[in-house]
Amino acid sequence: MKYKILEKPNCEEAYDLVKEGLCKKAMITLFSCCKIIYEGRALSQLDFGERLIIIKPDGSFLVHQEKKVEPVNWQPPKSRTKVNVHDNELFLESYRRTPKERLEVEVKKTLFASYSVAKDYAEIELAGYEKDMGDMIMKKPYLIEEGFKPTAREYSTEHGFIDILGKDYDGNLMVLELKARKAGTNAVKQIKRYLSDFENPENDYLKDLGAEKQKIRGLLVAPSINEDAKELSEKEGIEFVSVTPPKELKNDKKVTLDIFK
Amino acid sequence: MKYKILEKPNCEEAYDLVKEGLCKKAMITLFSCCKIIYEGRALSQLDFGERLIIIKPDGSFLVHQEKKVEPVNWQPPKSRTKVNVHDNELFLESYRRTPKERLEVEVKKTLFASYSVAKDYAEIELAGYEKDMGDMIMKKPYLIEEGFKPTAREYSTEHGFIDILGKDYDGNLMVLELKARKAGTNAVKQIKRYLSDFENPENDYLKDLGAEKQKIRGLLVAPSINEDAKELSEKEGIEFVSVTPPKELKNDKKVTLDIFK
DNA sequence: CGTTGGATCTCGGAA
DNA sequence: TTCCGAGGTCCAACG
Repeated sequence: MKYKILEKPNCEEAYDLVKEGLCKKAMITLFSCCKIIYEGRALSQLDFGERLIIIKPDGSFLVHQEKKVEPVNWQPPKSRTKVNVHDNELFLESYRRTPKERLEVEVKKTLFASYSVAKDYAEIELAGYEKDMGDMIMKKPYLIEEGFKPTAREYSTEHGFIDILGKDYDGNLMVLELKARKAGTNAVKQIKRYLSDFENPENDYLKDLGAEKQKIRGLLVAPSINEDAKELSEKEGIEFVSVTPPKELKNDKKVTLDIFK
Repeated sequence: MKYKILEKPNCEEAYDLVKEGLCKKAMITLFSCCKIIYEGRALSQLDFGERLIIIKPDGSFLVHQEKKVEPVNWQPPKSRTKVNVHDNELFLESYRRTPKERLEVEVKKTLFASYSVAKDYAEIELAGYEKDMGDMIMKKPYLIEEGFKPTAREYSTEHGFIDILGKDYDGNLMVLELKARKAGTNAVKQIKRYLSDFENPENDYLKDLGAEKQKIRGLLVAPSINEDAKELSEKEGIEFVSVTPPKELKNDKKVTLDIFK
């Protein structure tokens, strides 16, 4: 059977349903009054209350309260779920190693329980974040300014990776820090740190980049910038360029291309 | 009615159930073949497949595939859910402002649908992270070393907040950076940044702290440290002290106290 | 494996 | 409201 639903199952019925669901690699849901203990990276306990329990075929284990996007307790994929009955109560246990973590759910009463084998072969297509922004700037450098030429991406320095490195029309070195969302003071400080790498005479970045006697410009590239960051960037001589990450799905492109065939 | 479950509801039945669930501020779950579009901070699309849809009474909207802990699509609390029927298909829409975001779910076929009004008054108690560690060190400074005296917490500097500031037995200034998990190189760099604030003669932190001619010690406090970070800390003269965040629940204490009454 | 860094991060607290 | 940092962050990419 592809799925099963039980209304107010008793302890044994719920046990059988979960067992069957696990065996069939199904999505299992229980709406139950339960008490939860977690032990692992941290430690938590949650007294009895009605919650939605989800066990996924990949081993993920979620307990959702009626508020918030995030589960109140969970276990990551590849965790192992065990089911037991003690004293006419259902116990669900999920554990994993590295790190060692254990979740124990004591189920007092279940309003309904279900399992269902999901057919889902689609993958989400997502666009509109830092990576897309970088791709776009590499392809359309004029979005930064006329004459800008990117020379490197993910350029490694002592203080981390510079998102994009390039040169302006006059050959000056340009250090670009990208943010897909509103930029804060941290982004400005990050650029300052990169620039300090170049200022340090011990480093021979400049020679490597053939920009020994050139000016070095630090640019913050983001859709917008907050007031503090704006102030700081002006004070520190960091330029701000407003660029919004492209929101374009591959499928959209395909569709467009198909239309033009 | 406190809850309702429908097996293979048709479009109108599912519509009525969702409407009723929203009205009653219930947790709503649907296991449906659906297609999803999201527009907002980013942009996404997900073709038809069977997924678990959850609508919470706080306005949160989740769509879970059979893998991962995180939902494939979601809307945060306080979003508004709208339900519609078009051409014998159910449409769920969740939207919010600031930022403007919209999630649209086209439901082709529903295996089962439910709503239930949850009674859950319990709140999770969680222990074992940075805050607990800070509390513990302020209370038991000898865990750092004999003679250590914390003088400030969340001490503000140009480069951010120092977790704990204090003095050693000889009156030297101590800068403590806490990490509840294994510390990496970033933690060491963070301390270096704080120390550079003190070295900068423009700042008068030293005078404020009455430690003008004292040594300044940087300490990384964490349960453990990775190899890279260990190397860097030794090179930079940052000391490492192993402290594990306490895993103690308030309730445990209460229980203990109750027992002793 | 462990490490690194982004995320529609989420969530909570403070200004 | 915005901002900022912690998180059992999760997650994917990379060494």
